[in-house]
Amino acid sequence: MLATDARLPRYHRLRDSLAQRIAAGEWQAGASIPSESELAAAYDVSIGTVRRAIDILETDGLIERVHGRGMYVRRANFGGSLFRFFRVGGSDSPEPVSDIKSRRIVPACAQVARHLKLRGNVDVVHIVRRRLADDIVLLREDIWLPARIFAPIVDMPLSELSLLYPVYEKRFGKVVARARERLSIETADEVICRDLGVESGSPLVRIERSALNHSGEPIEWRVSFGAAGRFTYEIEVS
Amino acid sequence: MLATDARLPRYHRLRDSLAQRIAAGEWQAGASIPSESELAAAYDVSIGTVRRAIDILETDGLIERVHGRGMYVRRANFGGSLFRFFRVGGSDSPEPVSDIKSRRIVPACAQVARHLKLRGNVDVVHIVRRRLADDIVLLREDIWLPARIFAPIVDMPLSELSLLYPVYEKRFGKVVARARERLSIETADEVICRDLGVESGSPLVRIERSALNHSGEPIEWRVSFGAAGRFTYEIEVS
DNA sequence: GAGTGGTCTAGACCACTTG
DNA sequence: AAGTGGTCTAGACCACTCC
Repeated sequence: MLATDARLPRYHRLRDSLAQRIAAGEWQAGASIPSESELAAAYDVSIGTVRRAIDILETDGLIERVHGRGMYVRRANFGGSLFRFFRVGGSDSPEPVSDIKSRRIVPACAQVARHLKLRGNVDVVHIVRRRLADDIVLLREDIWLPARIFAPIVDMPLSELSLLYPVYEKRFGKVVARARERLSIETADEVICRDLGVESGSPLVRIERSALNHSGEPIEWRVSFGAAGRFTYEIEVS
Repeated sequence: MLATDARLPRYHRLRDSLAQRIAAGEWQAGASIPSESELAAAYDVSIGTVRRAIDILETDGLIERVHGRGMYVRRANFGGSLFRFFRVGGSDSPEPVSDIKSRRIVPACAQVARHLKLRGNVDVVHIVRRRLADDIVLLREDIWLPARIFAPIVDMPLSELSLLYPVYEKRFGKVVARARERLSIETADEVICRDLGVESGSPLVRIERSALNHSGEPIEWRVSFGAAGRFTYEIEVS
């Protein structure tokens, strides 16, 4: 029942087993998993050991415990992998709509190559899009991806590209695990202003983001601009 | 022995008691604290309960466990508790200097009371300070703390207040475990501008931060302003 | 009232560090 | 060998949710 390396503690192997069963889809997102006592019986360990394994799954964000009710698989992975990294606007703001203006394969400029850690003369996918909420343009985004991996994205139907991170994950097997963002304030240039519908010269927020997979390899680099006046950015750090 | 609210779980009260004894200096930084079995006997709880309390102290960074050797009070680890929540400026920028302009005990206004989750007419400590790097004013900060706990801070020597989070931790036993920040762009008012040395009416970054302990109770609320032009904010999310 | 997760016990045994 | 923290047990009782 507990497959992995027997030198590891039981709670650790139990955690691995449960995580794998969740990943395999044995329990759907939102569904409840067996109770603590059932798991203890099934794996032939004590309830304390089960609880310890569950503690880890909970802090990893894979499951959610509700006192008196049960334990549930969190819908995190895809719903999360998108909003987890979309911080603009409060938690109560509506989900922004994506409006892709162009997608092309172009040679990487020096800056993009550096952020994607690409060497030599390589191509990248360049996506330009706007993000709107309630018909207001929140952001204007330039997104760059290594063409070696992501080239097919320029031929996918736009309807499948409303959310990008799930596409990276499902279609290309690239999971964004971490992201580093850098915010600064700039003055608007002509093109950006037109997209955002603000006067030329008004203050803009610039958000640079490097998205990395679990091993720290760059997956995506993007630069987003938003009108400073309608901008809020929320983050919880721990 | 376990002073705080008896409705709280024992491991929680035990953690509080130990944190307070550390804060009071009963065990110096680097010194070992009593073993698990000694603590269990002294507090008349089981070893499992002691371990649970210690788990929290360890993740809070107050103590360090060494298998087979003992448990040690961690020496002041700046890096952790201070810069963990100081995001303004790149990682390469110099450490900012704190210049406290005033510290007073005042009645909490409605807004401050709400963020600190205080009820009724209670006092708070209000600290105003600037943070400078290379003689440039980066931030102007208003900081509010519950006076019930933090009142003594207004009489501490300024030299001990260059970094606040370590003071909360060592002197008052309050560990900032999480923080929620909200950034927005505003236009400067008169007073703020003078502190920051920018023209009235120029764009400012406003950063609101709620700092919470591990159980989610508010420890501090602060509002920081910085000149938009010299502002960058870095964050890594995972 | 039945079932769930949350707290707590009073040990046992193991792995590790130090004399 | 003695003492420490790390793992694990087999329960007990409480607090909560749902029927």
